[in-house]
Amino acid sequence: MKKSVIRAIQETLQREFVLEKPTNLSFGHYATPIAFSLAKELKKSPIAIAEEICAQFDLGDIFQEVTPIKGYINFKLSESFLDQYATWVIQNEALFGKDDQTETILLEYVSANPTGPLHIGHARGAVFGDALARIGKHLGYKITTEYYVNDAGNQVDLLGLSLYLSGREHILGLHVNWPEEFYRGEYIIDLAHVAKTELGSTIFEDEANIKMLSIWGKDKMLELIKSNLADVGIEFEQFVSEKSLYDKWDESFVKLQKNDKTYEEGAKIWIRSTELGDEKDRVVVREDGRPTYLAGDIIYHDNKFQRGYDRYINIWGADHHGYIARVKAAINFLGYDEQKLEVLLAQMVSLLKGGEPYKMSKRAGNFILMSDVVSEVGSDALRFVFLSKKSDTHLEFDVDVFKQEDSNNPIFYINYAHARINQIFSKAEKTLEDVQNITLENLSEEAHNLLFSALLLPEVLEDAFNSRQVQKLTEYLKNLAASLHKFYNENRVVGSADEEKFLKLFAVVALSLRVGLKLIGINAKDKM
RNA sequence: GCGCUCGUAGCUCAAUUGGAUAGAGCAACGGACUUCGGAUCCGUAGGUUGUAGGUUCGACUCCUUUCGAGCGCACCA
Repeated sequence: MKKSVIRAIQETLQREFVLEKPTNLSFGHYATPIAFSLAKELKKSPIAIAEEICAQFDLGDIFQEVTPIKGYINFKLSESFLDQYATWVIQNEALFGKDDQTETILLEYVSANPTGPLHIGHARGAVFGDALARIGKHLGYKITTEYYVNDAGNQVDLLGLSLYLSGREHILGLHVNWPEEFYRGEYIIDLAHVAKTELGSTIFEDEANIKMLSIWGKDKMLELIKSNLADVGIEFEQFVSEKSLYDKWDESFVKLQKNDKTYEEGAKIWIRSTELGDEKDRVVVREDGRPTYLAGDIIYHDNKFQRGYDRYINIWGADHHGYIARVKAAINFLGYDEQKLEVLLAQMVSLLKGGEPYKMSKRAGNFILMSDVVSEVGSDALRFVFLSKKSDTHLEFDVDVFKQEDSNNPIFYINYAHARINQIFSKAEKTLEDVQNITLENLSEEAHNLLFSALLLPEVLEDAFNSRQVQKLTEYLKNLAASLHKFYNENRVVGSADEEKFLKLFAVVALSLRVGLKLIGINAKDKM
């Protein structure tokens, strides 16, 4: 729709221009502020220029009106243009909003340590990444989703130790001297009981079993994480193990060395990340020869770039923001274009319960489990809340508010609009086939604008994806639902002279809601 | 102390990325059918966009100042 409009305007203007949406639909469906930028050049007032330009326009099939308002040029689309598009959309629902982008993208997200279940902070990145993937794929991008499993570092050993000690205390009933650092969540005790069942309680009798427990526990935790994700309908296409890449270190290291981006000092190997804006050079190999976490990420990104995608998107927790510079530097040092890597940050989520703040601490174990929240508010509500806010700003929400399934929750409002349309169709005893070929003409201003709004979805999707701001889509869906409810309250449909026209109009609205919801991982309800 | 992110209605958040009168929901108050399901709609009230400057036709958006918040500042991941 937008493309046709741009083309039509281009023909008359014969120059570059900015196309935007007017603040008020009563002005028009699209607008351009071009008269302002021409004012200086032509030495005339924007108002006069806008008037002259409008006079030049041939309305053609597309436009119903081209009007100047305070220097802005406003375009109103014709009913027949919108109607043709509406008919096509109804007949091709699966193609609505599809685009033919060709870029290949590797999207990495969640990548939480396999040492415990997902908590509410992970959920935000998870839901955001999933929505981005769904929208991007709809637009034609070749997106591969990937989860990086940190199965190589200390934290896995710590998991084994925690399981071992927990088993000794809770299963063998022995006194345990807990070290300063260990995983203390209740899931550790649960897991120790599983270990007892699967491996026998003798496993807790010998320290030599810690190593084995850590590997066993890591696999169990990964399974748990996968099931946490499955509960909200998220499935990854690929899992990449940090450990499995470790023997490629030499290969990556040689590249860095060849480019003279590493040096040895104090028996450690450092990378010259300050050259590209990092605060300090970083150690990549310790004195004892063990590579650091950064080394793991260097190998991983080397591996990613070898796979030859056009673009790489990583969604990280905001606490990793200081890490971006060094990873980008490393990518550059390996000889790749670091511009291809885009790091999106998912900010912290502060959870409230009855107004009381919850402080989350990953190690201490008093964090909120994602699965708990999902079972309280449901996958749909969780998704919608998280996707309604910009991912990179702090978000606060109270679980209690989303416990009740009422109008406080916007997802119910949207579903209600969808279900309402469904109801009207059955009340009118009509089907889509009955109305899809009805011609939409002589519509009221409100109907005309509602039709336009419903057909706007493709542009919203494009905008949401390109700016990586999924809240544009949720905002759109809320607004469209609101327009529908408003229209419903002001117009009688069943039995009216315009019944069939309105039904066709509503069908497009429902379709737009349905497709939009689907792209954020929610199935629209036909009945409430 | 340094760096990153941010500060918008009482609360939770938007604002077409520099455009028109800064908008929604919740909370408050007042209204609307003999329901195409009121799980809806309409209205009222609420703002010097933290503060102080600057850039230009035009600033919530960009630059500078200052105050405040969160997160980082490992040879942990």
